[in-house]
Amino acid sequence: MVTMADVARRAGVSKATVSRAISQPEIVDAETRALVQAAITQLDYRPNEIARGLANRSSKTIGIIINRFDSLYYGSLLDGAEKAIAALGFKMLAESTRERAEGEREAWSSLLERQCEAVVVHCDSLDDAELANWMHERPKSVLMNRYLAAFEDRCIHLDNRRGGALAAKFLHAKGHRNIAMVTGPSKFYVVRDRSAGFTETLLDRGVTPTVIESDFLVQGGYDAVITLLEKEPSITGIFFQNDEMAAGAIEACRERGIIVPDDLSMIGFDDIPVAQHLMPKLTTIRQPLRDIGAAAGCLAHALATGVTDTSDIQRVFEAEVVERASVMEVK
Amino acid sequence: MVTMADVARRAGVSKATVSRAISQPEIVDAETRALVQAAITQLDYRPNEIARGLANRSSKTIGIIINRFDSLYYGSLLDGAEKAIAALGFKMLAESTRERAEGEREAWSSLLERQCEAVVVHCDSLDDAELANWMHERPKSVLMNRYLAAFEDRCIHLDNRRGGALAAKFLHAKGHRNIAMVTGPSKFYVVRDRSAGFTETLLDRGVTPTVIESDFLVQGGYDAVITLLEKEPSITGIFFQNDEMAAGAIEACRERGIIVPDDLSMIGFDDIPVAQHLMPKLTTIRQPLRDIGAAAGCLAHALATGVTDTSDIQRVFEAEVVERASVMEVK
DNA sequence: TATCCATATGTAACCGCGTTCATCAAGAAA
DNA sequence: TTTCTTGATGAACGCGGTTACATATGGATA
Repeated sequence: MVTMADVARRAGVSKATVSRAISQPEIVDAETRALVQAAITQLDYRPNEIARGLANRSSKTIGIIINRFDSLYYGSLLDGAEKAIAALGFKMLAESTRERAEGEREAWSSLLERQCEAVVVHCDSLDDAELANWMHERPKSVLMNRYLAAFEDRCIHLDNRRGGALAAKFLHAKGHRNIAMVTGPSKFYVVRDRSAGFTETLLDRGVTPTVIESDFLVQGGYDAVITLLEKEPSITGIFFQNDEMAAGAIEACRERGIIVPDDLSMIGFDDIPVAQHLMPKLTTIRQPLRDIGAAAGCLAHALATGVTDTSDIQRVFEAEVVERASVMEVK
Repeated sequence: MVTMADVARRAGVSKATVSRAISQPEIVDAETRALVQAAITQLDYRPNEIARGLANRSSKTIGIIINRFDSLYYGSLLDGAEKAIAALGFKMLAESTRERAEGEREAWSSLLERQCEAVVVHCDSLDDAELANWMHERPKSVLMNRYLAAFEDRCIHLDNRRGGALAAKFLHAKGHRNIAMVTGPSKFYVVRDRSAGFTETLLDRGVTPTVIESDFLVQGGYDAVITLLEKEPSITGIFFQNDEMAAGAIEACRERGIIVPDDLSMIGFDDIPVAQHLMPKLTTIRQPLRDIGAAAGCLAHALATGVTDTSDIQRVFEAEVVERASVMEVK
């Protein structure tokens, strides 16, 4: 490894001068600077960011904890976050938990040990108490797509309750009165919120939805719709808490000769790219994942650099209905 | 920040003892060790991995360069790589390039400066010469899904040529003789290989395919199939170099009353999760992305740790046909 | 009892870089 | 000529750990 000392020797100056020539070129004599530059290129010297971070007590890194990489949900969040963080001159360090509580703790420790100056947390397995502990101990941490009232201004999230309400209103407005909902695993924060918003809204309108818990997977949606139609054949509209489950349900219906949306209407959640290529094209609730990731990255950066006024960073994002062809008006 | 010195003071021992109590507990007296442990938990001390890396001259980190996070292609590769790397006790540091050559260079520099002990490279914009330079300068680097003959044993990749051939053979075996191919942007390495394999195989069988270059996007496939059918109405089978384009094409056909596969057969590439929910379900060529990522991670780790015998790590992976319902037998 | 060895701990140098502070040369002011 | 600035540079120390080497202690051995 070629170090600063090598460059200094080669250029016939001291290490200090090399350091200055790199970090503050203006305060070093033009002639000397050229000498140093030449030595750097000749030796193909690359500053050691690790050592530099140690000396500066700054890593210029923002950590981010997610469940997994192979999902467009997390991929979009990461994409938004990385773009924002990079634009601010920082690096993003992502760690996945594989949806295990232990994985979440490991990721947290790992990111802190690697001196991340702030960390963005997307955790589903840990309970509120432990998470609150984290947020309390590390004031430079941001919660993504989860809400803790005590740390309200460090939470960046979709208003899932309103998202659920949106689905309810949409189905109700289209005339549906026999309505069901297929949820994801209730351990997920977003599931509980979407469910609450959906159910409340319908109850307000005098409709009691049938609820069935599933697993966010295609097969789960497939099975759920079958169970549902056996139990409650009068149902005309179903809200699936993600698009994958809706896709499975559409398949199940096709195989059974049930026509969507003529016989049964469906609305999903997320607006994954598939949604618009299903047959019929899926009406769904879209969430601005990229924006959420970017906001979380910005807030983390602000906390890391000691910016106090973060009022320009949006904390709560709204979902919107994307109307396609899977919900039909009933009379 | 609580440092080792703090712990030492608290426990009434020297820094060296604390260090040893952490890294080599067995060589320190049980009593002392307990003292140190107590101090560590009392102070909530976390070793500074950055400083530790400096002292050890090892970061235990493997870098990985990808185009973007928000794609299941890269997501799956990352997933496979991270799992493998974590299992070996290393960390993965991912950087995205946003498909710009400059982004690739920046990522490369950044990963080296952060002292990654090896780096996995997935680059499409850089030409072979520059890439070869990298591979030459850094013997601890691995090329993923790209092939450079001079660095054969550091390339982990799908045999795209054979993948293309597979599609050709499949269509030909089903009786198709008027065949077209819709490719991705020819700047991509995989595109050139898939095209070569496909075309060669058909020429061998006396068929000359119509080729049209597109962009790997849904809309591109939509447009391509329309152009194609105008130009060559006799075509009965089309190979799309990824599933997204096939999805777009299916949509275009549905809108025009062309029945897939009765009127027109289609085969895709990748086997993205959508493929099985399209209507009709898409017959496609699957590539084992997770395995490829894992192999790249393993090889990088082997290089990083100086393992010389890496013959047990698979370098070339094979695609396979996943037959569903979008290709019909013709007589 | 003197010697030796094993074990346990402390001391200090070092990893690669940043930064303070002293130094020095040269030009301006007196 | 002397003194005071001013700008450029180098020596030394610190960042938080690791580790070779030195030191101290106690028991076994001769």
